[in-house]
Parts: sequence; structure tokens; C-alpha cells
Amino acid sequence: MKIITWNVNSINVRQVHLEEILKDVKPAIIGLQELKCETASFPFDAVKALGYHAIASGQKAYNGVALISEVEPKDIDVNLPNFEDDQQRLIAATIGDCRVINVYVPNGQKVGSEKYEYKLRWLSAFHDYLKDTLEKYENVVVMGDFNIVPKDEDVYAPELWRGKILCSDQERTAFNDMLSLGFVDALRIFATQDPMFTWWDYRQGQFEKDEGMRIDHFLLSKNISSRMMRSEVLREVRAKERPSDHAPVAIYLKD
DNA sequence: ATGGTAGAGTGTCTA
Repeated sequence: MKIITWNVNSINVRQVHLEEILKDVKPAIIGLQELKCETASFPFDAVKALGYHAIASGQKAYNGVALISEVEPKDIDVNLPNFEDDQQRLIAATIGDCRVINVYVPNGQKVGSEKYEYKLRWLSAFHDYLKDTLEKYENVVVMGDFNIVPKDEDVYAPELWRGKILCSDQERTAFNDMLSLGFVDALRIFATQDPMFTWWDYRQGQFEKDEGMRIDHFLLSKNISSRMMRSEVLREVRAKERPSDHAPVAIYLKD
């Protein structure tokens, strides 16, 4: 069983790449972030035509998340129940025997800024939501764009980025606090490539130079992590014409 | 140094 997370940076522009992934890779579940469209504009029909269910929560121009799955999603959550927010950043559902949570964590822009404070508040509420989820469900898969580089080995120039946005101690602490609830950082434990970068800035040819970061993650509850076989960053999708700045990331679980 | 590229939507904002 394959599960994919992918920040599409506009579903409108990336719909063709999405359809190729659904046809060629055939994941059981795929979580999308940064739809950048209102919910009604999500390509539900195209996804259904390929045999998948889809749920989405979008807004004009920014943010937006979706879950696509072979099995019908049930008990759907949109947004954090414990954090009032106009920004569409979370969608969760029960798919088969898994509770699946797909997130687009705030970027934070600059350490110390208002957006950074919002990011830390959002992460705190997300932490509490994950704690509740682990109490209710045995098999939990959390995936998405966390906008956090967990360790120095996850960024191309750690000395340049030390203390900066995506790499600050407060962000890394928030990430580790989530792991401490009882999750495994699946890509780090079951890495098959080195480095495991998932995002490369469009500017200055950073993908060609492999100047990237690992900011897209899978957190698996201990129970489901025992089914994990391997993970893979789909770099060939980042290398396509008119790509997202993120590569899709796949994990493979025993059925 | 406050760039640089892309996407949304049309003057900037966000990443």
C-alpha cells in the first residue's frame, strides 16, 4: 500500500502531474497541500474518473488541502477543532483502518514576525489535536508540508540556515514534541535516498544544484510504523516541465 | 546585500 504527500503549489497548474501520478504510481492515498483554489474548483470529476474518492477544503489564492483515496473517507475533520482559523490547512479522515491527517503547516515567513508567532500557535494546537487523535485511534498516519527542517542533515547549508525560518530551535522543538507523543519520523527511519530533500526553491536553480530541504514529512503512530517497508522522494516529478517546488513523497506499507 | 522565481490575480502578497 502506497501513500503519498505532495504540496502541489496550485492544483489548477499541477492537475496534469496529479493525473499522471494516479495513473502510473497508483497510490492508495494521496494528501495534497497548497491547492490555491476554492473547494468548488477542485477537479473532483477528473479524480473520480480515475477511480478515486476525493475530499477537499480550499480557499481563494492561498492554502487549501485535499485527500484522495481508493477507499471512501469517513468521519471527516476540516481544520483544527481547537484553533479558530480562516486559513484552510488541515483535512483528516478515517480511510480503511487508518486515521489519516493531512496538513499544510504555516510557513512563518521570518523568525520573530507575526506570521512566525501564528505558526508557533498553530503548531501548539496541532500538537494537542494529535494527542487527542492518538487516544482515539490505533493506526494514525500524519502527512504534509510541515515547513520544518528537523535536523541539520535535512538542509543543504545548515550553517547558513541555522536559526532561520524552517530551521529555528522553536520550530524543531515543536516537531520533536509531536514525535514525543508517540510518532515515528518515517522518512528518517526508513530513508532510501541521501539526502532526503523534498523541497527546492524555484530561484537560482536550486533543484539543479540539489540545494534543498526536507520539510514534507510522514509521522506514523508506533503501531502502523511496524508495517513500514520503505520511503521514496519522487524527484522525477520535481524535474518535470512546470513543476511544483515540492516533490511528492511516498511511503510503502505492508498490506 | 533583501535579491532571485512562481502562482494567484492585476497591484501586491505569499512562499
